[in-house]
Amino acid sequence: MGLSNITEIRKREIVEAFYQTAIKEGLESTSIAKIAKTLNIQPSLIVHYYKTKDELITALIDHCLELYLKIFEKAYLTNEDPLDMLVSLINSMFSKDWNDLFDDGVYYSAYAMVFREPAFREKFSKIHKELRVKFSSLLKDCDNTGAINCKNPNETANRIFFLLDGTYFFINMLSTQKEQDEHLKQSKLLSLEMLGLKK
Amino acid sequence: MGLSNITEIRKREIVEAFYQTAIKEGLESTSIAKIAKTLNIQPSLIVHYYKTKDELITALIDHCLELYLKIFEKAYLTNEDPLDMLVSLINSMFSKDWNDLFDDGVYYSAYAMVFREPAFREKFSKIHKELRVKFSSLLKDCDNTGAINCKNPNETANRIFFLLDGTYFFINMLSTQKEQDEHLKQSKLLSLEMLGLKK
DNA sequence: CTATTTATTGAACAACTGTTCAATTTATTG
DNA sequence: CAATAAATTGAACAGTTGTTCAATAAATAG
Repeated sequence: MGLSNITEIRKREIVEAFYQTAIKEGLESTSIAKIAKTLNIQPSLIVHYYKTKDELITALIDHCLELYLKIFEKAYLTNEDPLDMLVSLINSMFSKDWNDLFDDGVYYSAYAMVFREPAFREKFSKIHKELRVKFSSLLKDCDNTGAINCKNPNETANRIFFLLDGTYFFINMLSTQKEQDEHLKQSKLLSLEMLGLKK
Repeated sequence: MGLSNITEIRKREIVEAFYQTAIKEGLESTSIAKIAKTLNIQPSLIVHYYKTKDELITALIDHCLELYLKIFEKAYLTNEDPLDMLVSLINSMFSKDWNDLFDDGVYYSAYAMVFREPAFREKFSKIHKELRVKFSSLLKDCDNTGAINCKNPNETANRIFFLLDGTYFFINMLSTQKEQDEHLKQSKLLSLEMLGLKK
């Protein structure tokens, strides 16, 4: 029955091109035509796979989540003990690893869209929550083994993520790399303190 | 010699219309034509006052700073003692007063532009810094009167603003008003704790 | 080989983009 | 009133926007 189904591959290719173009041009000024040019295809082919531009943006936010989840996987795969996983994860989160995962400009543009389009808000919050829940479940594991004392894992996870959000918004307002590194270090310490892991 | 100089009034009017249109349509998709329509004037008149769209955006960021500075003025005018000023300011910052001052969507869109256009980064960081410096100087006053013990006012001001940035980014990812209010309350307490003002 | 289905093209659409510029209106000054 | 200078208009520019649609190319199934 017709061509082999390469739909999913193409869709992925388009989202990736969307992301790459958005890094250079900005999310809101990345047009379907520009994405098409990046891939050397016709704009109508993109519309064939994503009926509207909003569908395309939604797919990009999903793409973003996948990238962040990889950091969790990495911490899980390279460690056996829950506490080691947690420490490894905190180290990743408060470091360039995390910040370089997804382009800042694209990320904050997508976040800004949340205030105009309820569908985007839902999508974006869902991602944010999924990461918090995953973190919370790791905290619970650590509490069970007695590695940390955490009565309310959900609450604690929220606090860590609020520090994380603040950190990355804030450091981009600092002018020197040295100031940025110093602040990143300080907020990591604050997180470890909150978890009762200060050395 | 010619018409009376209403240049400044018109420029202000245009920026205000830009802001109002951006709230509804989004910052990046607010065109000169749309602003003109809001004011019932010709697009070319806007270009007459702001040669490029970038100039217009820069003016909008300045407009934003003015609004935030008003909260400081208010705290200064309604109090005499530095400590009262500080407490009043913290209360404003971690409340709807602060959040409602400038539209979130427009604010984060402007922030996102920072990563593509160095001129915007400079402008935006300058505003952010100006607020921190103002806050820092109030901390110094409080330290001088002995109301608080603050060895490094700049450092402390930075930490409070980092909490503030995190708070407002984070609460928009929470789904219920109750959760949002609770987090706002918690981060205000954390700030007061940092200042040694926990009751 | 043929029929079917999907992938892809290419042209077209009206609407909108940021800018430019000459012409006109308006108010103030001498 | 006449001269001047700024405020404002209105038309035009080439390029881009998101979408639509019929035509064509390509691959697979019977």
